[in-house]
Amino acid sequence: MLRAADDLLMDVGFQAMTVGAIAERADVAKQTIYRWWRSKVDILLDVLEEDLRDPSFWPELPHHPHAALERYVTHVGTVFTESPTGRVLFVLIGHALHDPATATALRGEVLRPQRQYDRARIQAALPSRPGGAASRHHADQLLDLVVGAAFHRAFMTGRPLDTRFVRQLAGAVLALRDGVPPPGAPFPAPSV
Amino acid sequence: MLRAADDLLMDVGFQAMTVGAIAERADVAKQTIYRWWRSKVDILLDVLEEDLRDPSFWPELPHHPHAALERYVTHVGTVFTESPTGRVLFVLIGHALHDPATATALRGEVLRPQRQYDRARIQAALPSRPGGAASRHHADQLLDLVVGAAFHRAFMTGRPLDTRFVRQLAGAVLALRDGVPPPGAPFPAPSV
Amino acid sequence: MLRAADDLLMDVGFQAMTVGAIAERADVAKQTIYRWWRSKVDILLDVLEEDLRDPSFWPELPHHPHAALERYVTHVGTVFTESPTGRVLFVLIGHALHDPATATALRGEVLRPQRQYDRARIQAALPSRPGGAASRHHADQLLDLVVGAAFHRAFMTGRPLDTRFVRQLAGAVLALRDGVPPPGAPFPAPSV
Amino acid sequence: MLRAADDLLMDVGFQAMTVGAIAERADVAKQTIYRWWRSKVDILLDVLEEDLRDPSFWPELPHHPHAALERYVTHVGTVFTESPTGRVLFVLIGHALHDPATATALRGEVLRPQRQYDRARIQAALPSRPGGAASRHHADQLLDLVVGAAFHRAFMTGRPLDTRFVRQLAGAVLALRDGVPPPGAPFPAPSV
DNA sequence: TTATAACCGAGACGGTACGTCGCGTCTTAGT
DNA sequence: ACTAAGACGCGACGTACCGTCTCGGTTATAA
Repeated sequence: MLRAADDLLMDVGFQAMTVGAIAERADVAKQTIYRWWRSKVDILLDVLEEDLRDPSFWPELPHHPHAALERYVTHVGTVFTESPTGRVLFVLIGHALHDPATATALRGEVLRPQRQYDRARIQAALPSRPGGAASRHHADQLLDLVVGAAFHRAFMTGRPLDTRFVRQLAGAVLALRDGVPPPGAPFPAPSV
Repeated sequence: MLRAADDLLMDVGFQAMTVGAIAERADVAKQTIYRWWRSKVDILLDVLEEDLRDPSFWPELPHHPHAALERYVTHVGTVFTESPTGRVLFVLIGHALHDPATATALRGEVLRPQRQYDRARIQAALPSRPGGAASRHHADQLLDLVVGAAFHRAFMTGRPLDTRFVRQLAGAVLALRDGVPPPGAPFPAPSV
Repeated sequence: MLRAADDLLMDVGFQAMTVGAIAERADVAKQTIYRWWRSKVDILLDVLEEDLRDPSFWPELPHHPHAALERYVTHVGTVFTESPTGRVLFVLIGHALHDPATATALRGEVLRPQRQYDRARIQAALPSRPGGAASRHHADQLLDLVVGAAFHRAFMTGRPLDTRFVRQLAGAVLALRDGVPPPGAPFPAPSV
Repeated sequence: MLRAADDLLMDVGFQAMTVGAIAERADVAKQTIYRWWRSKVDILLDVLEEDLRDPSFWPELPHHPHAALERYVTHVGTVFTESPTGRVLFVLIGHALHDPATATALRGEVLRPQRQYDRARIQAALPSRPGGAASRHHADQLLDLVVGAAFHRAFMTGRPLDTRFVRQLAGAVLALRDGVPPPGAPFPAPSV
């Protein structure tokens, strides 16, 4: 059923992804869907959780800090702009902007756990100083900037998160971490 | 009628802001609304344009670069989290995430003109180098980072864009501009 | 729409005469039906009222008392067993036996007015005594017996109200009126 | 389970007497009900059969013909208007008016056997002529008229089958049997 | 000064999806 | 083997809005 919802979302969009259509595609009665989820948004929350829980979804990060960060940003960009998972995430954020209850659920069930996972990976890959892991605080700061910029570019502008964007963004935040001038152009290209 | 739509949005939320309800609140027939707008989303686009076009909406920026940026970020934060205008903007972004046509209209009618306006103000306030205005490119880069981070914090986390956040964010992007270590903690506090 | 409901009732029966089906057959939206009637039973009440209000529905009664009564009973029998109107009436009585509200509505909107009409016709056709019209009381008594017996035979037994039945029933109640022995066999044939 | 169905019918009416509710009230699984009956109508048929089979249900009839008939009519009236048994019977007749299969079952399993029983009692109580039992034919005729009138008054009018009604009805049909004028007013009072 | 047209309120309408209810069938554990 | 528990496919329910469509009634101009 999760699969049916996901497929429908990709095929016909959110508005046309009615509960009845999901039921038909999944060869299931509408009531059966309502027995397990309270709305189609709840279904998408489960789709997203399942996608994100899959360990194979996450690439292994290189040991070198700069390469690790670029790898991470690249992956975030790909997910945002090219994967069904990103589509689901965007739709859910869209609905959360209409409905505070969805916002609470999305943060509690998806964004918060995901942040914990990401933070741990970043801490492991990016030592705060030679020989030590990054502090929780530093990792969070870095993620906020990176995810904020990536989201902004992908959502607000619809422009691709291409290699140039990734390199500049990674360079900028690493420079901030190290307190040195960023290499080359300091920021990603203008977006809107 | 724009006013009725705005009020309803604040009072009952986007889902309950039906065209019929707007008509009733504005003491107008439904058909009259459809004569002027194609959907309730179109109405909100007009509400937003009208809000943003009002010059009194925008604070004057100090001449000192650092103070100007903090003032700008503070204002963006206030609009995002506390104003009806921000609520309308968020709802429209939410709808744009469901419907590409809305996304196109939102970018073309609101985001792009707004970016031009913001860019000009930032260029005027933040000289790229002593004695000159900031280049268009630099201003855009800076705005992308600032708006991305502010949006991320306000939407994705629901946490307030408080003074500490504003100061750290402004400090970080100025440091990037100048190629110097950011003062104190380099980034805003972790958010999710 | 009344016509659509009636046709459907005859074609597919009461259970399958859903509101959706009526709407489809009448080329009308379901909501339009609910705008005017509260249930399919209410529709049938209107169908019945309209049928019964039609003056051409009622045969003219001969002046001779005995012939008039036989004519009346024959007509009641035909309506009960062979007409769409009778089918509607039976279905409504059936529903009234499930639901007191329907019973009240059926009596108030159909049975009571109909009785007034029938009573007037019987009074005109059957003088209580030579030279005078039948009293309201006598006419009612007669109708109760006649309609009771006809309904019982048609509903409870499903047997036809044939000529023999009609003649015996008319003869019996007239004999009661006149205080004389009924001609031939006194009652209709056994029925269950 | 029959008891649970009967109780529910009296408490909440026919529509709300769902199979699920019966199962819950009888502390039984729904499937267990379907193992023994094909529908809730079948259950009611069994309830009715069981009620009517109970010999204590039937009053002993006096030997005097007139008193016997009044006693019988009184009992029929009480059953129709005041007993759970009458309620079940009415509901089943109601359903039979919607569904021919129910009508067939009701006649075959309840009405016909019941008529045999009643006929025998009437034949025993009402000699056709001095010294002999009533013929089967006469007893049936009498029962048709009596039951028809009682049913009509109870169902179609909702008025009580009171003492005056009973006395007049019994008097009228006995007068018909004997070919003499009925005592006093010949028919029951007008009913609709 | 009247006629005539444009616009408006009111709200019925054909549709689509909603979320709920009850049906009768089925599968699963537990006696 | 039979039970309770209850999920399931199915289909109808009655409701909410959608966007379209007549209607009269009132301005607002043109004859």
